[in-house]
Amino acid sequence: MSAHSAPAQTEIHTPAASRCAHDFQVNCNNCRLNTICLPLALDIAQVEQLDRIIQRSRPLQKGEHLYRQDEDFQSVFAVRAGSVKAYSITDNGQEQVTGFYLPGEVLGMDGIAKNRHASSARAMETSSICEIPFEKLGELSLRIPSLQKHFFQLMSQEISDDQRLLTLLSKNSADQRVAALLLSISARNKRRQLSAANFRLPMSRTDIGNYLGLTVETVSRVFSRFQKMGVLGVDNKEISIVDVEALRAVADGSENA
Amino acid sequence: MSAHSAPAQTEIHTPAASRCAHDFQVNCNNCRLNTICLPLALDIAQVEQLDRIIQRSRPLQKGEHLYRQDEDFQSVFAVRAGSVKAYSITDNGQEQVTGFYLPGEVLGMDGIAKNRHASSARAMETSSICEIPFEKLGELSLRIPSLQKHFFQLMSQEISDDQRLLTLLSKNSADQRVAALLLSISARNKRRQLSAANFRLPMSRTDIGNYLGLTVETVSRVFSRFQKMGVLGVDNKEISIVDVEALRAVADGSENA
DNA sequence: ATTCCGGCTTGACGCAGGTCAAACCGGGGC
DNA sequence: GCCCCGGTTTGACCTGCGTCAAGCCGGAAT
Repeated sequence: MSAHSAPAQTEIHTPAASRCAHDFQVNCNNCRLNTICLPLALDIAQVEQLDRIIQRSRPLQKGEHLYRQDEDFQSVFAVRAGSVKAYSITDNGQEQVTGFYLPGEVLGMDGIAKNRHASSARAMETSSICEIPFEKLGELSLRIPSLQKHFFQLMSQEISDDQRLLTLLSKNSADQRVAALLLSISARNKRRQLSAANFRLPMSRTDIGNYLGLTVETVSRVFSRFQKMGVLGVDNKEISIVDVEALRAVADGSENA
Repeated sequence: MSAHSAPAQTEIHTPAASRCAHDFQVNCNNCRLNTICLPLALDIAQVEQLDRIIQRSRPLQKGEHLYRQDEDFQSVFAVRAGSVKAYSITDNGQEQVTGFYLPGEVLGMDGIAKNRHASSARAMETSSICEIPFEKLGELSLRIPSLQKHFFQLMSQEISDDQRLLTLLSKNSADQRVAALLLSISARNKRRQLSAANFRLPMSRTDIGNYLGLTVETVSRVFSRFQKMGVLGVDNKEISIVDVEALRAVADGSENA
C-alpha cells in the first residue's frame, strides 16, 4: 500500500464521527460538511430545526443497502462519511450505475416523483449517513424559504450533473470519460479539503465501467495507458494524478496524441 | 403529404389558443393540458393564483430561442403548443441535445442551481409557451404546499428521465435507442389524446442522432431498416408505427433477429 | 503455508457504428 | 419552369471498443 492510503482512510472518521464510534448525537452545526450539504443561508436556529428532523442511524457496512429500487420513498439521504453508489435496473434486467456519492452529497431525490425509489443505493465502504424524511423536509421548507430554495437548487444541480454525464457518454471516448471521472472525484475531494492529487477510489473497476458505459477491460486498459503516459500513478484503487494538465487535456479532447 | 399530417398540424392550435391567434388571455383553467403540466391537487382558486404569475408571450417561430445557456435564470417554461429542444454546449464546443419537450411538459429547471441557464432551448416549430417566473413560483409554493410538492415531483421526474436516458446511451444499441425514442414520443402523444401510432416528428434526424449519441447516418439507416422490417412506416418526418409489439421487442432487446 | 476466489490486467480478434463521399429529395425563391 | 440548399439516404471503408480467453495479484479462510 502506498503512502497516501492513510489520509484516504480518515475519510470514514470525520472529526465529528470519530469522537465516538456510536455518537449519534452529531448535529449539523458541528458537522464539518455543513457548508457543502447545507444552505449557507440558514441561521443557527434554522439549522437546529432542520437538525431535529434528521435521523442518523448506525454506520452502514460495505455492501449494505440504503434503499432499494421500487421501495416506498420516505427520505433523501446525505452522505456524512464513506461513499455510496446509486444504480438502477431496467425492465430487461440491465444494471446502470447512475451516480457515486461522497461525503456532503445528497442522494435519493429521484424517488420523489413517484413516491417510490427509482434506483437502489448501496455503501461502497463503511459509511455514515444522514436520513432526511422528505415529508418533514417539505413542511419545514414552507416555513424556511431559503431551505426550500436550497432543495430546489440541489435537485437542479442533480439534473445538470446528469446532463453533463449524458454528454460525456454520448460524445466522448473511453479515455475522455475516465479522465473526466477522475477529475470530478479529484475536485470533490478538494472541496472537502482532501488531496486533489492522491486519493483512493472507493468503487471497483466494474462500477466505473458501468457508470461510464464501458467494459471493465476497457477501464483497466485506460488506467494502464494513463500510467504509461506518465499522467497517472495507479496502484489498484490508490490513484495519484501526476500531470493534472495532461489529464485535463485528455478530458476535453485536446491532447496531441 | 400523408393523411395523418392534419391531426399533427392541429397541435399548434389548441382549442384555447385557436380561438384567436393573439389571444394571450388563455388561462390554466381552460387549458386542455392542465392535467399534464399542473398539479391535479390544486383547487380552482389556487390555479387562479398560479395563473396570475404565468406569462404568455407571442408564439415563438421555428428556430427562435426560449433562453440561452449562461443567461440569467428567471423562469421555467411550459410548452403549450409546438415543441422545443434543449441543448447544451460544453467548454470544448460539443453540442448535446438534452431533451425534447412536447405540449404539457416543463423545461428550464436545470437553471435553478446556479441561477444561470445550464442549457439553451429553441423552438423546433412554431410554439406557444407559458413562462413561469421562478421567484414568484417559489413564493407561491410557500403558501400552496401541494404546489411545492408538485414542483419537487416535476424536478424529480426530470432526474429520473435523465437517468433512464443515461442507461439507454450507455447500454443499448442504435436500434434500441431509436426504438425507445419513438415509443417515448408515441406514449407522450397518447397522453395528449393524439394518435400513438401516427405522428410527425418535430425534430431533424441530426437532432435525434445528437440526442441519442448517434450520427445522422446511423439514425437514417435504423429508420430504413425498421421500415424494411415492416415495423415502421417512414415518410420523412411522418412516422407510423406499424407493429408496436415488434418495436417494443427491439427496444428491450428481445427481438429474435 | 496453501488454496480459493473475486477483482484486475493483458492479449487477440471481430463487429457495430463512425467517417467519408456521393447522390437524392422536396420546398422556397426567382 | 428552374435552381439552390438543407436535410436525408445509401454505400464503402475503417476503427474503438466489446468479447472471449487466459493469467495475475492479494486478501481471507483453513
